[in-house]
Amino acid sequence: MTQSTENTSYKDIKKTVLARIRSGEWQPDSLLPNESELATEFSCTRTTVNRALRELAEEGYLERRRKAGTRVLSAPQRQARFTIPMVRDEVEALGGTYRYALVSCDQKTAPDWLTARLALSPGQDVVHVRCMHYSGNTPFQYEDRWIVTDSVPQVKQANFSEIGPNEWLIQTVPFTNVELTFLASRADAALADFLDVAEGEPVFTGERITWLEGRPVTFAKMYFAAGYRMTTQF
Amino acid sequence: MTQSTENTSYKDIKKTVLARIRSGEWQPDSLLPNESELATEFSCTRTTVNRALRELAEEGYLERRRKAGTRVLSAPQRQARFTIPMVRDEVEALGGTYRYALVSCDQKTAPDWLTARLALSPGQDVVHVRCMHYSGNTPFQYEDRWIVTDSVPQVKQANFSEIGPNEWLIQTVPFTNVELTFLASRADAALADFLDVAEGEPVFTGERITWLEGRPVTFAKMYFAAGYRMTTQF
DNA sequence: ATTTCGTATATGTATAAATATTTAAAGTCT
DNA sequence: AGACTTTAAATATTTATACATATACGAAAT
Repeated sequence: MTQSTENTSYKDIKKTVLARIRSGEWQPDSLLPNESELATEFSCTRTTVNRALRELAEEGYLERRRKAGTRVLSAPQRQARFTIPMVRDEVEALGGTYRYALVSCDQKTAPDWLTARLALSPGQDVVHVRCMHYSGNTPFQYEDRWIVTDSVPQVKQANFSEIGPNEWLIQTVPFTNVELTFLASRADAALADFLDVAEGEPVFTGERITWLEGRPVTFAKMYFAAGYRMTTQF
Repeated sequence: MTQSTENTSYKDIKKTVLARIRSGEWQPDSLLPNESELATEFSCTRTTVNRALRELAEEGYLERRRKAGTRVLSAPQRQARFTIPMVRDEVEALGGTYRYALVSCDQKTAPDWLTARLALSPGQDVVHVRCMHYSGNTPFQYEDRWIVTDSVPQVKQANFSEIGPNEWLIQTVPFTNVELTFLASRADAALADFLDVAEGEPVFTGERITWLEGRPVTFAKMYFAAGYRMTTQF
């Protein structure tokens, strides 16, 4: 009954603007009318137009600069957003039963490559955890993780035989910055055994470095089982 | 001189809220004070608090529901955002000189696997383009692309000998939806030659399906040269 | 005990009106 | 011509206020 015939919500404006870009009415690189003019056109306030355009810029369709105005981006730099789930959730979402197994856990001095990679001081201690994540009895992911003892002193008391280091870390220490890398690597003999693939097979691999206020917390390599695909829609 | 001692911008509020979460003052799963109370505390309007909390929720730190309030997410589902650049830009950003070469371009009936993958009607026509992207004289990416003729009729007149199909598509047809997948695949003999790696080597691979208002536009497989790493920070 | 319904409450959005900030562009002075 | 300064135009943010909308929760009805 109270059906609104107005088209002036910021969402409607977003849709309209996007439609005009897609239809070619507003060509790439061209300047849009300014916020006030659009507010007049849509008979709403500039605030509402502002929100619509701000979000479209955030989504990578527009570029906005004070005084210069708002223009249509020629090559919409749409960003793919991947939600990085915890292994357990990912396995369960795929209908499997999650199982965790510790492979090894040692405290030692950081190897040179890790010292370099994380910009540690020479001789800093780390805890090295290797473990497996299964979906049922099928290997799902092999995890090779290093935790910087100085940044996470509690790790010396941690017991990773029942809980994975990732879940433990999330419950224990916050983080402020993350670097995430994906690549294709080769299964060496050991990894091939863990993941139950032939030696030399391609393995989808993720690397994750986590910092807390500039201090390195952990470096993890995650090797996924054969056939793994990381997908997103947008 | 005019240094503001106020801490009431929405950005300051975001920082403060985040700090309280990190310090444990606001525990995971706990409810935050409501917007009005926070507005009073920060001596600003509810609008400002709203924006701060809305963005923090967007960034994956908070969960908000009407009437239920705002609560701290226990496992912050921080999303990795990858900006997917065009090959040319990526090569140039790495300091290389971009070079493009067409390998083949044919119009044909869509193969069965593609018909299934894109939910085409049996017998629909596609243009199949294969091409290489180089950084200087080093192979950078091998691209294997299929363009649905019915969705992009202009493709029949397109000439891909000078311009890559991706750049052409971006200039020619808009898109509304994208599915992006990454995986590790094995270089077969042909691919190994193109990318100048040994047969059987792991190859970081992207697949991209693009739609325009529900109609499939294009399917592309992108095979990256050895050593490619896709990285993001957040 | 279970369902239905009403209502209060917290977030969501919009308006109107300022002030703040950035910066392109024009003007001024060597 | 080049360097600095001013101006004005656009976006960015905040305030104050109102109304909209979803929904948790409790009361009433079955």
